[in-house]
Amino acid sequence: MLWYLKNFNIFDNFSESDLESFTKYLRAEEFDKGETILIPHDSERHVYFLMKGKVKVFHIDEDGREIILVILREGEIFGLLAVIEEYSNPLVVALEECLVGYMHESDFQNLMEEKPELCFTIYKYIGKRLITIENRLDELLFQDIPTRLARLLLRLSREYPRERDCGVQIDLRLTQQEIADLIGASREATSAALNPFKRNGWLELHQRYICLHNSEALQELA
DNA sequence: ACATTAATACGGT
DNA sequence: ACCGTATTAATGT
Repeated sequence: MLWYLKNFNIFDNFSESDLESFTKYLRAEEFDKGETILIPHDSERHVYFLMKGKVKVFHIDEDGREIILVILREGEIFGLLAVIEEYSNPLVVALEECLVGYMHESDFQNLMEEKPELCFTIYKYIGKRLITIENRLDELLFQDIPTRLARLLLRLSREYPRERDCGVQIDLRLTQQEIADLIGASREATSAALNPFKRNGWLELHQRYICLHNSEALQELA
């Protein structure tokens, strides 16, 4: 447990004993791909620590479409905004096998009171998340679908790179539906935008992992 | 919406 | 564990 916590940037300037006290309140649970980790209005409020794996955080609109806010990986935190009553929490679903640590919101609050640096760290962390979502907002509103797709792929290849001899592979096994949910497009439009990229040899799919062969061309489009 | 293809689950060995 | 096949999921148009 302690070993996992050391991977959290948030705890960079925390001592071993600080983390030790942290683990006292922390429980862990494993989730399979596709399992729901957090549903909105969960009566038991917790703060979640993603120790292993990747999750998608999303809302479902009135027509049942998913809108993915962000994909998180090991070392990231979620469920923090559950403290705000008015906020309708998003859903969190595992994209692959995950190990998730969690603690009661009240315990987390106590820890923040004991360690004011933690408050500041969390404040910065939430601010960063807000900025990334704000940045994506104007993109979604003003760009066409191929541009949005190109930008998404470039961003994901930067955030989740896996180097291969043929190019940079995005280390996420997303379906076209999930890609569509990330760029606010229909699945069909996403497929139609993706295929020209493939035909031009800008990217390739190996076992559903997207591998960028020509980032420059995508860059130009974006 | 439908036809095609890819991925997974299942059962037998 | 491996293979072939049935079933389901993802994709292309």
